[in-house]
Amino acid sequence: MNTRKSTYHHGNLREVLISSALDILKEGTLQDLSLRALARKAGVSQTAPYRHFEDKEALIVVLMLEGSLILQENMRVACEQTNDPVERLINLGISYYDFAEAHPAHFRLMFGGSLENKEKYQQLVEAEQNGYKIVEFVVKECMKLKNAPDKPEELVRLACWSLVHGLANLLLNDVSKNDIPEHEHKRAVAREVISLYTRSLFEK
Amino acid sequence: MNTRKSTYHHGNLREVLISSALDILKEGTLQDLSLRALARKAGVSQTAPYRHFEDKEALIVVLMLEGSLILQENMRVACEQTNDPVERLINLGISYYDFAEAHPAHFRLMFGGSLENKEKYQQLVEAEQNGYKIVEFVVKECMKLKNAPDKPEELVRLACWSLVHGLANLLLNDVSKNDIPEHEHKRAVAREVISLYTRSLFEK
DNA sequence: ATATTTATATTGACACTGTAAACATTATTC
DNA sequence: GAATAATGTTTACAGTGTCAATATAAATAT
Repeated sequence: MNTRKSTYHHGNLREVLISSALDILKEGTLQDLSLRALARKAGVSQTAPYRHFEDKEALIVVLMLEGSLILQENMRVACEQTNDPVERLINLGISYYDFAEAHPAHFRLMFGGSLENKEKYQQLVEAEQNGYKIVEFVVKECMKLKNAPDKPEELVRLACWSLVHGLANLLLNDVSKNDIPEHEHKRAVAREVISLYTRSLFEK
Repeated sequence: MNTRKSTYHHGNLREVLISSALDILKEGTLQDLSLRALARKAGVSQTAPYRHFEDKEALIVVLMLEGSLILQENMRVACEQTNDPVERLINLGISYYDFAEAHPAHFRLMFGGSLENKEKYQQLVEAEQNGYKIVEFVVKECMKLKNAPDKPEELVRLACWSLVHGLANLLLNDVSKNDIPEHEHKRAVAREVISLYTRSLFEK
């Protein structure tokens, strides 16, 4: 008789699918991700995943949502490290970079235009906005400083976000290896760049 | 008798494939691009495209290369508009944004991590480096200014590029619509942001 | 505890994809 | 004009997303 319980039900399929999807997306693109291959790897029939995700896109959306929550949490923690507005903004930027470095698959899904119609998924939009509120608040505090640039707040916010976002993208995709001497210190470079730009904005 | 010449050979297939691929990628993702569909649209058999592209990736590479050349040309023109180093750097940044706006499909392919192994395609790497040399030169000139930041040149270069790259990404994917009041003036916003950051770097 | 409902998995099917091999037609070149 | 190269077609195979019908096990109600 079988000492293991029956194997008909996997018992953990949803989680296993999610995590092995991530494994693939760490190194590969969306084209390399196939529900059928995931099912095989999990030792389950080809259509079993459909009991857990309406379709392939639904799995991707779950990953994006997961990423949004991680990023948000990271940003929140980063903000708690200091009370100085500019320091805080810098920390916030670094946490953004750190997230990209630590969760490249999530990051690419979230910001790589993987989805045709993001707006279709209300939850996603909300999660994004929640994260955005953090940025909004931190920049607002910086704008109160006496040396803050005399420009509309949205503009400054967009500038800060663009820098960090672009930096994360470039470093993540190794586009900019010309600019980075030792491969080891990507993060240190990120910190320097963010700090440089942020300070020249708010500390004249 | 047939006034058109025989229809067995399409005569223009390569170009037609490229341009209808672009059409699809303008609104869709790589997953929506299928060689077979392209063939159908061109009124040609399913495997005809393989006479012009070794595989699907090869078509993508061609598009990326095309994009690289366009971007390069745009950047070159932008540099010729002025002799002032900072102005020139700003112009360079705007041309980068303009390229993303005018050629979104190209841009996404080039910087969206569409390719597993960019290094595999020598031509691509070279084209990228050529474009990069422009940035290198322009930043170098700015670094000679007396108010230039006292930081390694590569770092400053990475900062400038990150800003522009992130900005183009965010605006292109409409991630940042919170920050942009009227939908019309995306480009004006881009110019402001680039100008703001660049000037605070080099004009203290 | 047994019966019923619900969650989860399977099999089989269909239309689509990338791409290889063998063959056909036209253009080009000698 | 014949040989060759370029470009196209047909056929075939394995992989994919996803639907419908069915089976099994777990959870719940009786």
